[in-house]
Amino acid sequence: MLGDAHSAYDLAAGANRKPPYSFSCLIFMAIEDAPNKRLPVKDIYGWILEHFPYFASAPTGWKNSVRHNLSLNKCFKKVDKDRSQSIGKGSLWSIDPEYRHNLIQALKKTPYHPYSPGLAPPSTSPPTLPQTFHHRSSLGDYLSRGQDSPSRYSPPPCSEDLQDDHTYSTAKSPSRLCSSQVGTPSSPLDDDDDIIAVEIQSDVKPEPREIPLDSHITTAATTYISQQPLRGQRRSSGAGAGTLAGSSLPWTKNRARGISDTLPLKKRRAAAVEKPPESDDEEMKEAAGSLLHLAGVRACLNNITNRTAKGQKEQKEALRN
DNA sequence: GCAATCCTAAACAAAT
DNA sequence: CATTTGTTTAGGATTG
Repeated sequence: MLGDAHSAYDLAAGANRKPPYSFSCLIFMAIEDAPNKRLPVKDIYGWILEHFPYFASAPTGWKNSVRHNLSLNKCFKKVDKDRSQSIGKGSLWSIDPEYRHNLIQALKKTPYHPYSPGLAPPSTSPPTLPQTFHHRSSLGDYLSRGQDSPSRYSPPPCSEDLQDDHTYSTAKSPSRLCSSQVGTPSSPLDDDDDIIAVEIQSDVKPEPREIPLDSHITTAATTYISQQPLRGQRRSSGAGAGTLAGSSLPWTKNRARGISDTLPLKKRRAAAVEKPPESDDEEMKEAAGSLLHLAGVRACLNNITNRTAKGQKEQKEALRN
């Protein structure tokens, strides 16, 4: 689905530009783009390389950063691979459903995402920023109905921004919703996603976020590509706009300290991996997600087809003239 | 100037 | 043994 993004990227001559996405976003997109929603590190590299040729010529340090992000970002979860399927070293990485919306949010906040301030939806409005505000206000609405302080917009616990990465600041925002951290199915963030769900008229409450995701991701990458980044936006729109790499955020692995934090990190991690990757419920979610994904792929392919066909036609006409 | 966020580099261990 | 993968720490750059 993102294949078009790649070509568009090349066409846009942006291949050598550093993507405005944080590594977290890139990883997220890569994993989401995978049929099973899980990828080995190697494939994540591959996906990034394929869609963002910039990294092909970039120093290899970016791979380190990718791994670094996978390790530190709570949004990413290691999944035990079937012993039957030997994919080489390492394990598969997936998106932790618990933090998935955070990533989505992060993505939405990227400069080149249709919902982001700096980027307008491809077709409709001009490159201003209404969309974002729309989004924000929606958030605000949600918050006002769901929280105590309706008056001011306070970023949803984990959604605040995309920082995801490291670790560093440990107890930074202790109170910040870490409550939602563990399994609070209906955390504020979910609402945010509901916003999206509403847009797509999804009535499947339990897993409304599945749908938007693919389209968001696709749109994001595609949009970015076609919009020619100006780089340096890293944090252009406020803290973490567009990047999730943070660490201090609630969903950052190391930062969130809990009871189990007393355990050696390795053991904690092991425990996390040990637990069955998916419960039945999650399998259902995944199945739903896959279907939605397919739907998204199809829609995307249609768009691509139409677009390319249209483009070629236009090109021919241009040549003729 | 400080805090927060993100990126990069590097060291190291474990797995393959 | 070499390479890859995963974890952790440290420091720099940028922004509010």
